[in-house]
Amino acid sequence: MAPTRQATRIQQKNRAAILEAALEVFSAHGFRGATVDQIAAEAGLSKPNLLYYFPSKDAIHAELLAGLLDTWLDPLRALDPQGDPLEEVLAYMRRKLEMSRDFPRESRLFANEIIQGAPRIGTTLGTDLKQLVDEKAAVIEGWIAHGRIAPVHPHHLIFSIWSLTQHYADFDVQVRAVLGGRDGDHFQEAGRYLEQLFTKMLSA
Amino acid sequence: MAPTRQATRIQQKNRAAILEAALEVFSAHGFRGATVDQIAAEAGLSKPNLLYYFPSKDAIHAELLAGLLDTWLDPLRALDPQGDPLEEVLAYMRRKLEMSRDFPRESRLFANEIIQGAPRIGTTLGTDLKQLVDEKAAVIEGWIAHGRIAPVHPHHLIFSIWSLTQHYADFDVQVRAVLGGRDGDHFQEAGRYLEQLFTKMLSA
DNA sequence: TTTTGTTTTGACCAACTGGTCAAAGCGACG
DNA sequence: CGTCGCTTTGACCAGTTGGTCAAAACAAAA
Repeated sequence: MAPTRQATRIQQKNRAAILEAALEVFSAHGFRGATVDQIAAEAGLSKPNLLYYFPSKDAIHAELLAGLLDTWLDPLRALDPQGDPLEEVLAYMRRKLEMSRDFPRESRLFANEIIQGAPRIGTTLGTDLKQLVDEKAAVIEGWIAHGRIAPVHPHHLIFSIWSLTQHYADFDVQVRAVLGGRDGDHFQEAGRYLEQLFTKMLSA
Repeated sequence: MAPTRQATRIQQKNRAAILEAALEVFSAHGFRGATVDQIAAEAGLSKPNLLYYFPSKDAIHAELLAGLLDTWLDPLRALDPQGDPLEEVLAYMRRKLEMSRDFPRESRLFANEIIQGAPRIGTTLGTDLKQLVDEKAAVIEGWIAHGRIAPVHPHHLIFSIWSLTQHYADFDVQVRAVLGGRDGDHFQEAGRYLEQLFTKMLSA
């Protein structure tokens, strides 16, 4: 097989624009709710032109998900078995909360996919994700066994970090609606609250 | 205006079947991803027959959401200012977790709606929901002021109950994939974990 | 300027979707 | 039995959607 030909500058630029536009549209309307026309318009291209760079709507979605899954799990990978247990968990929580603040569209893209039964990344969940989580859960169990943090169910601890942090991205409208008018940075408040929560949970 | 004529038994049965089928389909695929044909098939009716009972796809969805929002907030309404603070919060959490276990489709229906920006119930969130939450947040603040539970941000406390419990319905596939193989009832484990979490959070 | 490969587009298509409608079927009651 | 109102359906329609294709526009090299 010949070496993959180097993509031209135009190709790089347009592919990037398409993925950016697709993220915007897919995260806001879900896979089925998004139309190729919408994505093309958002990317500043015509529909046939977009389909010149990607073979199908599915392919764009797949590439987005695949590319994102890695980034999404980086914070968990960074959980260091050698570090201070409480501080490691808190740092993980903080990174996840920052991602909810800085990349809400990515969070919603995943949320949409998972809520609808993960039809496109289901298998990855049971293999890659499960493996990583099991590994880190073992680390946490080690900390517990050595009495360095309070005994808690490690898997559910991880679930709770996911749900609490992603909530602020995925359910943003609701959070805003409920806190509406009230001043203060929601994410800063949330950070303080979660810090308090996990500190108490893991101490003593 | 003449009194609304009593619905026949057939009408009651079919309308109920349609709403049940619509809940199934909408919660699994989102509004846009669901088709009228799919709902009709699930309800055991032809498409024109379904449209004899409801004027449009939108109308079915709207009726589902409206009917559900009430039920969904009942557990929060039941939070009793006169009760024991910790026990009241724990009871609320338990009720919400039970709803995630027993009515996951309802949970996902809402999740789909909110993630996509709550285009159909946005206003209700800013009025009814906000009012209820503010009211209960005030109750919690009262408890804190009297030193009956630890000082925490009441709104975020409520958010955390929502996110932690609904996670087990909305992200069910993910939870299953990660815990896969592992034996034990996920919801029972989750219940113990959350009990521990909120007890620690609100004590001392 | 010509040539060659890349990029863009207008026109088009088949499948699907939400929704309509007139006619047929059905059930209960006089 | 016959009638009348409720229920069901097949045929149909217009708009949308994902995707194709041949031809045109363009860019860069020769």
